[in-house]
Amino acid sequence: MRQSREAKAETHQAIVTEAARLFRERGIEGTSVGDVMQAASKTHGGFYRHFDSKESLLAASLETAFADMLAFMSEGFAHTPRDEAVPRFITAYLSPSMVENVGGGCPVAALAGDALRSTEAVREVFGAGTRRMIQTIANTLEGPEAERTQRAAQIFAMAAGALMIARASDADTAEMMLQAARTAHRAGEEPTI
Amino acid sequence: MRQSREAKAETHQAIVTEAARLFRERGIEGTSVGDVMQAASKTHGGFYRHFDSKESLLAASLETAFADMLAFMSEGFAHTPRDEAVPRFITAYLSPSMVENVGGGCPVAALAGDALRSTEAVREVFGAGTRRMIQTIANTLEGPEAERTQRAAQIFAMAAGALMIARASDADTAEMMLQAARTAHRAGEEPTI
DNA sequence: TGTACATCAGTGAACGCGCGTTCACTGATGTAC
DNA sequence: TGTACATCAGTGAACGCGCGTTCACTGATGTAC
Repeated sequence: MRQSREAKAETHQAIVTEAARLFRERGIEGTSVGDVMQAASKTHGGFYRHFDSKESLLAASLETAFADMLAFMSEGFAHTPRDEAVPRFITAYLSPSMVENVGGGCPVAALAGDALRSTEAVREVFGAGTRRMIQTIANTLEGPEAERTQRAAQIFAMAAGALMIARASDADTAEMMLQAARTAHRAGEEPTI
Repeated sequence: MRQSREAKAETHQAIVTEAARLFRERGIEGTSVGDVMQAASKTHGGFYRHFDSKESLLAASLETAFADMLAFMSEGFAHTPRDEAVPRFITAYLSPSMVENVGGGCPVAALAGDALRSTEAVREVFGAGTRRMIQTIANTLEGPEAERTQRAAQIFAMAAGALMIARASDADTAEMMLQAARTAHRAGEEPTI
C-alpha cells in the first residue's frame, strides 16, 4: 500500500531519529536494521526505500546526533556569561544524567570507538561534527582565534575522554574520573593544569 | 592428538596475545573466535579447551593489554627526570606511530567503546587497568597524593580523548586534535589551560 | 474535474553468510601399578 | 623401568541463530489526459 510523500518523509525522519538513538545506545554492530525499523514502527524490508545500506543510515544519523548536540550546546551558551560558559558546559557534559543517557548524549563519546573502524565517509562526518563542537566552545573563549580553538580542543578532549573512560569502567573508577575532570574547569577557580 | 602441558600453555599464551592484538585492532564484535585461533595457528574448535566463552577471553586479553601498556609506561618513566615525565609520555602517547598502531597501543583508547557495552566483569578489568595507568602517571608528579592522582586523571583523560577522537576523524581533524593535545603539556612551557 | 494507468512505500518470506558454541573423534601424553 | 589404560588438546563437521540485503507482491498515491 503506497504511502504519500508526506508519510514517506515522516517515516524517513523516524528511521533517522531512532537510528541516532539506537546506534549511540547499543553501538553500530549491536543495532540491526530490523531494530531500527521496529523502533520506527515499520517492517525491516521497507528500509531500502529510504537508504541503500546500513552504512549510509549511519552517516545520516550521525549528522542528526551532532546537530542535536550542537543545538543543546548553543542553547546552553546563549544565556551564560562568557567566563562561565566552559565550567557550565563541563558540569552539564559530565553530569550523572549525561553519563547515563548514552542514547541521547554526545555522539563523540558514544560512537568514537565505532567510527574508528568504520569507513572514511563516516569518519568525515564524525570529524566535521567534532570540529563544530570544538568551535562552539572556542567561541565562548577570549584571545586570538588559533589559541581559542586549541584550548577548546584540549577542553573537549578531556571532557569526552573522561566520559568515555567513566562509562567503560566500574562505578568507583568512573566516579574518580568524573570528579577529576569536573574539577579541571570549575567556575571561578584557576585552572589546575 | 593430545598435547603436553607445556604445549597447552604455549597455545594458551598465543591465544591471549593474538586476542589482545586483534580485539584492539578490529574491535570485539569485529574479531571472531575463529580469527583468534587462526592467528594462534590452531583450529577454532579447540578454543573451548582454554576458555569457556569469548567473553572470558576478552577479560584475559584486556589484562594482558593493560600489563603491556603499563610496562611500556614504566620503562619510559624509569630514565626520565620527573619534570619531563608527563611531556614525554604525551609525546609518545600521541605520536604518529602510536596513533596508527591500534593493535599494539593503549587498550583504553582502542576498547573504551566496546567495554562500555560489555559486562560488569569486563568494565572492572578496564577500570582497574585505567586506574593503574593513572597512578603510574601520578607517581611522576609533585604534591599531595590526592592532588597528584587528580591531575594525572585529567592529563590521561585529555590524552586518551584526543587519541580516540583523532582515530575516529578525518585526517585534518585528527591532526588539529593531536596538535592541540600535544601542546597542552609541552616540556618547559607553562600549562595552557 | 474525472478517469485510467503507472508508480512505489511498505510487507513479510527468503537468500546466503558468518557467528559462537557443541560434539564425536584421534592419538599423543600422563598416570597407576 | 615397563606396561596398560585413562585423559584430554586439538580437529573439523555440524548446530541454531541473527544478520544485511533482495524480492514478489499489495494497494494507495500520483500523474497524464
